Amino acid sequence: MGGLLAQIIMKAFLLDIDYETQDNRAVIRLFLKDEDGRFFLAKDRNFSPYFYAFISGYPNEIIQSIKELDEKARIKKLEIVEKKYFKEIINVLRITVGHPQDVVAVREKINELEGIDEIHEYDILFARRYLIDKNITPMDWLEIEGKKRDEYLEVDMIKRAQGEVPELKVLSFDIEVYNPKGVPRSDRDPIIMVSLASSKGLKKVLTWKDEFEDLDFVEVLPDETSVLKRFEDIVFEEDFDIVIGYNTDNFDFPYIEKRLKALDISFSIARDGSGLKLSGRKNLPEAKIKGRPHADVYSIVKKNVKLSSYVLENVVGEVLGIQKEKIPGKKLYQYWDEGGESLRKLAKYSLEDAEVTLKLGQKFLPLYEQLAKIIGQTLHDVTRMTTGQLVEWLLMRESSLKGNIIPNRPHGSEYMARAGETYTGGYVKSPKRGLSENIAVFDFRSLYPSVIVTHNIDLSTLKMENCKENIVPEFGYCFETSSRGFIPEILKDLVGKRNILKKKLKENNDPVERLFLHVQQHALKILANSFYGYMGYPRARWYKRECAQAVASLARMYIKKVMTIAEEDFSLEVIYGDTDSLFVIVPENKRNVAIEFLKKVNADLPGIIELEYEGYYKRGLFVTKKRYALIDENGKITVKGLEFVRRDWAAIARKTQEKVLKILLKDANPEKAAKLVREVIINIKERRVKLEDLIIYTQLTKSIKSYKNIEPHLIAAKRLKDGGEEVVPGMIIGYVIVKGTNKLISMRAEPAAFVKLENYDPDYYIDNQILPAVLRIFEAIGYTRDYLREGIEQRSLKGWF
DNA sequence: CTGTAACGGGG
DNA sequence: GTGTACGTTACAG
Repeated sequence: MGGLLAQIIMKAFLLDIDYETQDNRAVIRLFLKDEDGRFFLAKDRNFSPYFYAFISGYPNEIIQSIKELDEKARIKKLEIVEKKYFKEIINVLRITVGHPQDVVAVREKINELEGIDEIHEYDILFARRYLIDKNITPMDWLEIEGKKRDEYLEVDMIKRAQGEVPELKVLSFDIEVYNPKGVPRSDRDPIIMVSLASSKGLKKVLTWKDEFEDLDFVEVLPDETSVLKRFEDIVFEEDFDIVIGYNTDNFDFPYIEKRLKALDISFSIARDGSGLKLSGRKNLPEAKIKGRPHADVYSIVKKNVKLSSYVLENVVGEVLGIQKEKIPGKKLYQYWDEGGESLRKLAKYSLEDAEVTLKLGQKFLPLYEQLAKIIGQTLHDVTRMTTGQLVEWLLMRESSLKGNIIPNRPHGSEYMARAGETYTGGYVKSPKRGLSENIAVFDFRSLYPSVIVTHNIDLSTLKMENCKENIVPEFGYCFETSSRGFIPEILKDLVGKRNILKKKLKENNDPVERLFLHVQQHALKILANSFYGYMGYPRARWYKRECAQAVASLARMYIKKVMTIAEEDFSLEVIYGDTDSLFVIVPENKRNVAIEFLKKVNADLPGIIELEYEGYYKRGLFVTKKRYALIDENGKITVKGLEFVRRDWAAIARKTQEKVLKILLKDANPEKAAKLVREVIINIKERRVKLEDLIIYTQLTKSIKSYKNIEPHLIAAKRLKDGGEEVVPGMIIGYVIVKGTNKLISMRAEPAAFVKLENYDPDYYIDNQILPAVLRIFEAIGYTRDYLREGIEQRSLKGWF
């Protein structure tokens, strides 16, 4: 331990947190940056895992029986403490242990003891618990008092401090893999390139095939191992704070990990020198790098932008307006084999992937830095949370700080019961079917949070009987107003903070400051808007069906009222509305009426409820509730509920559907669209189609023998195997449905490579692919299956004779 | 109708 | 790691 160590006090910025085990005890590790931007590590040995038990009976007897079952002396302390649980003040038993795993070891035994009613807070991850209890947050400054040791700072005291977010170094990377069989086989197929792009301007491709004399961003190394080692070195040389990539949780990091095993080498880009920490959240893998928060931009984009496809090229096109070429995954290995110009093209493509991912990351990371700061968990974790989880971590922190016991997550039967409870959601006005022109969309987004605040909707204020005021219209129960509920209190605070930011935004002209204010208010808006969904989310700790139901009910009342005002007071036709939005016909000469309507509504609405103008559309096609398409004045098409972009649909179906939608929205000509469909049908019948447009792609997710059900891609995979092909799990099976006597579609699935143009089944493609895809749209204008087929049967009959 | 399996991104 | 997604679609039976 050494002699006397000087006590120091310093400011530090918190990037990441975890714990390590020393002498069977958990030690918190904080990954920090000092005020000069240098990384350092701090350790806190003074924090122990604990959980609570609700007791009935004599505390001393219960404590005695717990002591008796604790043979391995895991329990360090047993004490009775006063806590709040919803409205009650209760005495509970606090059980402190030495290590988080000790909680797992003792919690069930304790739960089953006589006199123990329930256990609580037994599943809160240790590092996350530390952040809550110390009231500190990642992506923010701390003041730490402790002793400086050689490798780290020993923490004695830690607390929140003030400061600006420092510049954080972001690395974006991408790997390319040799994949002659389509799916790369990690035991044989090497990583051929690692591309790096950083916020500090680094642009580099690491590879091991020497044909790059003219590309200065390429660094050629002897082999795959050297490429990975160089990747390691660069991460440490530049000491990046954040690592990002596209689909890195699911592909790049797992693949690197598998290659390390195959090559039998070590690899670390973590700040503590440890390897990658891969864990699976049931089909949703996650890669952790200690001390360097890792954000997978794919999962971030998916949560923030509604797109028809999240292929990187499409995302950067839609989100950044950058047109980027894609090398089809299947052909990638050919570029490597061909060498020369192809290889240089591959290197450029690979670097471009890392660069655009960096740009996407820089667009979204500020939002997640704010969310991390507000809810108080790491950037790594926050980027992987659903909005419900964000709300829950905020509530857990607030609840704990106020001396409350946190409610348990539902398990087994309780979850099933909740999931089975249904209630009426938002009000959806059936659309005026077909095509409409000049549509203004108004959005009601702050409706739900303000309903919760205004009506004080909370578990603790809910009153089922003897209601006199603040009654939920359709249900008769009410919410007490004498004191503010837990959730409305937090929500009011969030909304209040957001309003202050919005006010500052109005008064500020500095672009950089404005962007920062905007991101802050946006983070608060996302959180505030998630509370309603949270209360009705079956896995929520603070779930209450009656609360969610009440919010929905009151919101329906407000939106209907606004629709009535539009129609009765302003003679504006409302053609559609869903939950918090309304679609109104606003002809050119009525634009000022729409503005008056908006003013009037906002003047009348109580409190913070506000109707916003969302956008204006030239034309719209409305099919049914939640299924419509809009085209704006720039020709940009927005589609809701009609998408058919999955690879398990034949390309011909997707292409035809897209063409039909375009004709309807751009030309407003249903007959032209119907004619197009008839042409496609005839082409299919007469076999004037490309076989590749008929291929349906489905992934074989497990071995052939582990399938219980007969499925088309399974049968095709079997036939592929019988034909001598190697069939491995993960393979994408391309198949075509062929003619035959078997009535099961699956039994008529042939591997695409075995099918000739004369063999496919036209009826399947017409009835199961083309017609279902286009009928979704044609339904809206009253065109039927029969109408679309009109004139076609005769033609095919002629062909028959 | 219910139960099972697959979709997403990546190469 | 005091843990284990999600909402939706299609087909078989």
